[in-house]
Amino acid sequence: MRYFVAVAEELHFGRAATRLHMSQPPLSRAIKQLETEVGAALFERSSAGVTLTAVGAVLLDEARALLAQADRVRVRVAAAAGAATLTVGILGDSADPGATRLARAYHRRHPRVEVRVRETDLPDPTCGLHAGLVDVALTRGPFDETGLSVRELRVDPVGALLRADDPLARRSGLKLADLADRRWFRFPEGTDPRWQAYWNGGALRDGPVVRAVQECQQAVLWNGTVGMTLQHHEPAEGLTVVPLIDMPPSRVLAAWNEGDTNPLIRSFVQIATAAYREVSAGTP
Amino acid sequence: MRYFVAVAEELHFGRAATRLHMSQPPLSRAIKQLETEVGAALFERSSAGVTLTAVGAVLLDEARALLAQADRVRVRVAAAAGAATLTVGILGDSADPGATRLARAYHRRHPRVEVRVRETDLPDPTCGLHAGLVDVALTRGPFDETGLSVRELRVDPVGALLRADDPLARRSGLKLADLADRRWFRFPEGTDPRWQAYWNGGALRDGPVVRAVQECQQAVLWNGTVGMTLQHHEPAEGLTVVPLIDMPPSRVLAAWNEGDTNPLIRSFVQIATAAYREVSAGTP
DNA sequence: CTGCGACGATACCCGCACGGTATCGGGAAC
DNA sequence: GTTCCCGATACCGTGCGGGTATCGTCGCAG
Repeated sequence: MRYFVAVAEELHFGRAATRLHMSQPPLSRAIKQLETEVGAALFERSSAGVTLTAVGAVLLDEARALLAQADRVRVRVAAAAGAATLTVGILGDSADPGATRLARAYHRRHPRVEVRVRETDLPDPTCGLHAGLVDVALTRGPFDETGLSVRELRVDPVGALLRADDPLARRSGLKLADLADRRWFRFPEGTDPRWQAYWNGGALRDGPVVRAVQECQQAVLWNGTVGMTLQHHEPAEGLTVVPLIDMPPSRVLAAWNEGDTNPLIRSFVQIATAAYREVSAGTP
Repeated sequence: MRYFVAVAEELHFGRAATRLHMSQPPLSRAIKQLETEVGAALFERSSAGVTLTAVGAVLLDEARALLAQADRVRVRVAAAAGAATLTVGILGDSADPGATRLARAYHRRHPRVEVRVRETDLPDPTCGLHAGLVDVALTRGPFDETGLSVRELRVDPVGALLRADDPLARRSGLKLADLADRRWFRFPEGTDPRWQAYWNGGALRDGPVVRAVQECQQAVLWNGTVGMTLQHHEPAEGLTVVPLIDMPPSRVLAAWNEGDTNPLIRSFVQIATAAYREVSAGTP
């Protein structure tokens, strides 16, 4: 129905397809499918352009009414669902395009749900899930997942953050072994052991303690240490990122307490999956 | 929506599933999916039974209105499409359960379309498609398909029709070679060569000429000849069917003139496919 | 208290329908 | 005649809706 209305309003398959955020061939096919279900042609295709047939005009009328009715359903149900609150934990560096898209989509779907955001420092990957401080976490692995359910949203390759004047900075790729004798920045004690091990390159290292992205960059810049970062992070002036070819990529995750049946959480995860897929479809 | 209304009215997942002609697990899953989209529980499941929540009650109201609206669309569009005629050619022996189901479904979908049926004798497999006498044929292969489009609806294994007192009648399976020296009934001259070759077991034979199923049986009964038939045909008194293990099965087909864009034909083929699939799903 | 039956949920599998890219075909314009 | 525009077609991969088998839980009977 949405497809049909779009084509009927644009009278042009290509434009209608872009309006629907899809490509033209499946749209043509969908319209043809609708025409065989109806049992009559809905459009007149000629070289001069596309025009509605009589049957098409009737259907356009009805289709608009149907879509309006469907919208009304959404509104009424959202109103009936009433106000609610969802607390989302977000890891410090997660203000990426997926998250912004997710926020918009979630508010469109559940206008009356208040989303409370609780940001956490880098060293707390579960954002207080275990403690019940948040309902769902938008975070980055790895961490201890016992008692949690997890959905992967994206994977990011990681790299080493080096000073631009470092002898290794001009290499196109590094292995962990190349950095074995370096000083690394590290996270404070008491954080998740798997997280610690991953971001320290698999070893217990010695170096300045950091809590946030900014501190990482300063640590590298001032002390000439080494740190793990994401390959797509734009490094600060005077720093470079070199791909680490033997590190498993970092996973962006949605996580929630296993067995939590709150539908708002499931909905959040679902919308998050769609949002991140869309942005990654834009840059494959 | 239909699923939700069914469960809301039955207040019982199993019964709702049977009413929807489906099994219970996918229904449960669909409802759960709907609940996450809405962001709230729609049913209260307890050991005492299933009850609607407040949100569910609102949605039930809206869902009924939406479904009613959708029905109205169908009615209005069918009315706008106006009267039309579709001529269907049917091969003599095709009064099978799939065809009756097809007829009902087609009339439900296109109430104002008059379906004219043109039955043909066995020896005319295309039912006058080439001559333009019919729009679409419900028939049985094989035949010359040049200029035609074809959709397979079912495959039927074939067998040899023998007198019950024939020495070969008690075998569990036969090859064509076992029948090489027999007299066969045959179809009149001038019919499709591929059809002729197939139903004569791949050879030009000598025997009485038949035009209809009844004649086949009489020919076998009186003359002790041999004939090809479908394994699931119930043979007349005194006759047996023995499977032919080296014959390719016979295909039941919908056929129409290639390039005929009449949507009613496409719709017919589509409904036919669904109808035959349903009956074969009943007896796998 | 223990076995059993009823019922919704879960796990797993499969076919297909939908959305994508690449390409075709035909008519119009220059 | 060549080129461009635009809808149709061909083909491919994947996610979802359908299926079967099985589980977990609760109520009930013996």
